Order: sequence, then C-alpha cells, then structure tokens
Amino acid sequence: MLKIALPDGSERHYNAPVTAAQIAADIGSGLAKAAIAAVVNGENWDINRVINVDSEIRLITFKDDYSLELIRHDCAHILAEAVLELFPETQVTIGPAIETGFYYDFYRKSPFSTDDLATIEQRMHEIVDRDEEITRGEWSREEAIRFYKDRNEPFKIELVDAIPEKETVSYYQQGKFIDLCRGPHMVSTKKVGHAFKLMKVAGAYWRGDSNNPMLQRIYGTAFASQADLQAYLNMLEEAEKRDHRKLGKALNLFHMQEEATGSIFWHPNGWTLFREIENYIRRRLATENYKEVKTPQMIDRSLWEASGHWEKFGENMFTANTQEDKTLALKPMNCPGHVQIYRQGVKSYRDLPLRMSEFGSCHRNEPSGALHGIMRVRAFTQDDAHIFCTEEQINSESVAFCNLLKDIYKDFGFSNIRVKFSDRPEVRAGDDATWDKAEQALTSATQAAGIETSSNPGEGAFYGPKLEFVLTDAIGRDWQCGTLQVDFILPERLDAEYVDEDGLRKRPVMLHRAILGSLERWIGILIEQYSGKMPAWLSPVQVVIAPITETTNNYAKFIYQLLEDSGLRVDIDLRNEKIGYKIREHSTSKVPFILAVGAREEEAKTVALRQLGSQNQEVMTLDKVSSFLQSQCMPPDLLNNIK
RNA sequence: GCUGCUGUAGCUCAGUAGGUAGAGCACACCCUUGGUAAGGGUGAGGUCGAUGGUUCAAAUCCAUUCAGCAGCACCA
Repeated sequence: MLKIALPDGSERHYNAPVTAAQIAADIGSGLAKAAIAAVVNGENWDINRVINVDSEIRLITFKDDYSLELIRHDCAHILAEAVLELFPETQVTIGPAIETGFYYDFYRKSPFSTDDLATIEQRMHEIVDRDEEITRGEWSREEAIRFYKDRNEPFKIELVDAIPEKETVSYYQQGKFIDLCRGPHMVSTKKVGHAFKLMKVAGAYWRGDSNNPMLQRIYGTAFASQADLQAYLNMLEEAEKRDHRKLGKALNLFHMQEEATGSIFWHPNGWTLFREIENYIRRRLATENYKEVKTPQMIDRSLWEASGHWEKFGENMFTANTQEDKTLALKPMNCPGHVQIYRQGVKSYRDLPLRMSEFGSCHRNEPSGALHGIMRVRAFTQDDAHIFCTEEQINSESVAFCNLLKDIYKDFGFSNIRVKFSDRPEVRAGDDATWDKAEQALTSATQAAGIETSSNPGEGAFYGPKLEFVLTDAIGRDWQCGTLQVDFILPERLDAEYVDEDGLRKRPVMLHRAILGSLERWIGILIEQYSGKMPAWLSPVQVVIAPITETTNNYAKFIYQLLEDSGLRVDIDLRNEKIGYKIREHSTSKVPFILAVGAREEEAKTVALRQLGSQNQEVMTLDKVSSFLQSQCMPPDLLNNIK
C-alpha cells in the first residue's frame, strides 16, 4: 500500500507504484490536463516518473512560478537539439534556466553568427511542433562515461565525474537528442509553446574559469505566453532608452574618448550634478562629525608594500617612475593615506572614534572588458571614510553608519536596497576569535539598524567581514554601492595606535565605509533610475525662462536675474524661435521648470509655469514663483532643516 | 584579459556588385514676432577609428592595432 499525501491534507492510497500524472487524473480531468510536473517529497519530479514509496506530492501547473523554469529548461534542451541537427560537429555541454531565460554552452571550432541564430530559432519552433516525447532514463556511471567516451565528449565526462556518488545519473531523451540532465522536464517538446526567442551569442569559459577553453554560449528567453514574452522585450527596449551612456550624451553631461579610456570628461552640466551630490554628502558627513581630508594622488611604492596592496593588487595599480628611480603608484584606495594622517601626533582613546572622510580620487587599472560607461571606470571618486575606533565602538559606529546610509539612499529616492553580508574568506589574516568578534559586531549592528542581509559566504575582505549595499539598475543589473568593512589588519601593518585609559598603547580598529561608493557610478545609476529626469535639486539646469516674443525679452531678463540671485540654476532662452519650439527643446533636455512669459504676464507681473511631465501651465506672481521654485529645488537635507 | 559584433559629418543613421561620400537633426545667415513638444529658405560641415597591404582604383577586400558594445572572467 502506497500512501500519497496532498497539499490540502488529504491522502490517497495506491496498491502499486503510481505517477504524479495518474494521481492528477484521479483528482480530476482538468488538473490532469494542467499538471506539468510535481514536487515529490520536496524534490522537483517529472510528472511521469514512477513513485514507489510513501510520498508527499504537490502538482505543478502553468500557474506556478516554477513552471517558467521548466519551460526555460526544456527550451534549453530544444536549443541543443536544434543546434545538433543543424551543426552535427558541435558538442553540447551545459544549458540551465536562468533568471531572464536560459542558455546553452556549446563547444565548436567556429563561433555561431547572428544569422545562425535565426536558423536555429526556426528549427526550435519545428521541434516544438514535432511534439517529441521527453523521457527520463537512468545510467550507471560506467554507462554514462562509456556513452560520452564513444562520442568523444570530454566535457560531458567531466560533468559525470562531478556528480556526487550517491546521486543517480539520469538522462533525458527527446527525438534523437540525449542529454545528461538532472531534470525534471515536461512530457513533450510541444508543452514549451512558441513564446521564446534567442537573444545573443557570446563566449563563456568552461566552468566559469578563464584558464579553461572558451565555449560558445547562446542566450535565449522564454515565457508561458506571447504576451509575457512581448512584455519582457518591451521592458528591455525601455531599459535601453534610459541607458546612462545614451542619456549622458543627450543631456550633455559627460563624454569619454579613446585617449583616456576609462576616464570621464565631465561637461558643465554633469559636473554641476557631481558637485551637487558631493556637497550634499559633505554636509551630511559634517553633521555626523566626520573630518574631511585630502591625501596624495601618488605615493611611493614602499607605503603600498607596507600596506599589502602592492603584493595583492599591484597588477591593478598604475605606476610612474621618476628620474631618481623611484616608483610611485596612483592610489587605488585611500586607506593607507588616511592612516598616515592618523599617525601624525599621539592619539588618545579620547580622540576615538575618529571619523576621517575624503572624496578620494582613485585610479585602478581595470581589465578592458570590465569597463562600462561611467559605472565601471579606471578613474573615480569615492565618498570614502575610515572610522578609527575601539573594538567596543564597532557596534555603535556601524549602527550609526547604516542609519545614515539608509537615510541618504532615501533622499536619492532608493528604498529597496539589498544587503549582502560577506564573511571570512578562506585566505585571511587574523585569528578566528578576532573574526568571530568582527562578524558578531557586524551582525548585531545590522540587527540594531533593522537591516536584513543575505549571506555571501567567503566573500569578505582578507582583513575583515563586510556589508555590501547593492542597488539594481534599470536593466536589472546589480551595482554594489555602499560598503562597510571591519578591519583589524591595516592598523597593525601601518602601525596605527592610541593611548588607552590605562596608559597602554593599543591598536584602533578601522571601519572602511562608503555610501555612494563611486560618485561616477552613483550618477550613472541615478540617470537610469530617473531616465535622466533628475529631481529638481540635482538638475543641472533647474529653470528656463522662455519669452514668447522679443518684446518681452527685458521682462524675461528681469526674472532671470531675480531667480539667479536667489541661488537657482537658471537659463534664459532668448533665441528667435516660437514658444512651442522652446518648450519642446527644454522638455527633451529634462529641465524641471519652464517659465513662459509674454505680454500678458509682463502686464500682470506674473509667469506661466510649466512643470516637466505636465501639459498644463500655472500662472503665478513673481513672489510666489520665486519661493515655490526655491523650495522645489532645495536639497532634501536642507529642506528638512527648515521644517 | 577572452569570444563575437561594431567604428561614415557635432548627433542618429544610409551608402546597393570596390570607381575618391548622402539624409534628418544640430550649427550659421536670412525671412518670420509666432502663446506651450519641431514655421520657412539658404549655407557651411566628413576622406569614411588608426596603420599597413591587395588593386589602375578601397569607406567598400585582407592583416595588424585602438576604441565601443554584448557576454564571460575580474571588481581590494
């Protein structure tokens, strides 16, 4: 007697082994039609796989989120089948479902072309229409290895070898295509439907290791319906429109050119934005009793050797040699410099915590393939600071930092932040007791600050655990911005100390912390977040005065002067163009406020205010518009002060 | 760094089978003084990423190189 427990708490009994499909049929014909897979005792199973022990089962239909993964995984197999039919000399390796679809990695001498993609996609549709049955089989290890040896497929042999001893080796077959696979799959290629699309080809290293051969990866995406697929494609198109590289050019914020790869030429508009952000952070940090400093751009290699950077990160450091045969390095980080300032004069426990901040201009020689607009560059500015404190102060300083960070993110319009907790890496300095203490301090700090973290095991810095604050951009890419790191090592290596209450010299702890991370990256994220329509306080140009005809030019100039004197960033458009033209142009360049003035306004001493995104205008008196605009354009921290 | 793709006026792009380049926008000048997302006309502007090669002749073919893009690897 076989006992099958269902999610509603009911039980069914069978005399012989059954499949989930049979159980579904017993429950009802509708469910039998809808069921595509099952969760059997917590594992994902094929609907036709035989169950021969007492089990808890749950049926999966297209309504379950998991069905998307099934569709995509099936789709990956169909992709592989199509490729093998069209290009028999190709070897298949692995092909999983991923967050945005699926991919399959192939090994072959010549890469796929974009034209090949269309051909392959066509063949995939045919395979779906063929309605090929997908069946599961099991191999012994020897059978599996023999199968792939006969076919001379070393990649698959490696995969078989990597399967843990106690796991069964399963394979799936559809038509003539057989693939080593854990499953599960749906019953037929037809179930996948036609809402899929091949997206791109790219190289990818075998097993993600750059020492291994490069495979040809084909990416695709698949959904349960054409509507879902279309929605996804539309989203991608939308995302492309808000790409910071396009908008940065269109809004005249910055440019980059060959002669300075990975460095940014900031135009007046972009630099205004940059300075506005910098000043905002400067005010926030000053309130929190940070002391701002500036340390040298180039420092002799001996200091980097002492700090450990030379050995560990030398490859990514830019260096310059002097005539005296000295080697200087452009700083990739600010910490060693800050320790030098800390070391000037004897520090007392009374001086701690000492919060030292810097808008540190850093250079890192990033690999060429890593560069990405202004998000990943070789020259950037960190909103960096190091807090020198005692071990006892780690907790309270961390809490204060997390709260500050959350508040600052909120001011920029971000409330969904993921926080990763990266704990001790395999290669690390310091003893376990110290790590326990450091990790414990960070953990309790996140709890006190009300922050949830996901664990990122083994990814901490070699000198201590860290929190990484991650934002997602418009195209779904994650960017690490803020960070908080507990460091017991650098104070030791660079000999920082303080005199404690008991008169003994002790090592301070260093908290490395940044909120925006890199200002350049932050600006890139902001551009994409807001599609270039910056909040008024950040807009390079906040107000444009547009006279309707030349006869009101003088009135327009008067208003211009008035608003500029009140501290607003204001432009005036005196060109010989119609008002519609001017409105269009300043709207496309995302100026938040346009003031149109004609004879009527001049007569009544008013303006016609038009806000970006609105079709309407509001007529206001000069007094009112001035105070209105000033409050609209006020940075959030200053606005809070007034309230 | 690796694989693939791309590189033509300030910008967005076209250029068919190799015979020394075209459009729209922007810009300049002129006309127009017009009430909320492009009024009209005229004109100037590029040697086709760079270097080398094939050819009577190359933006167009080949090689090398640089940069950008996508993905992989990297991201203290």
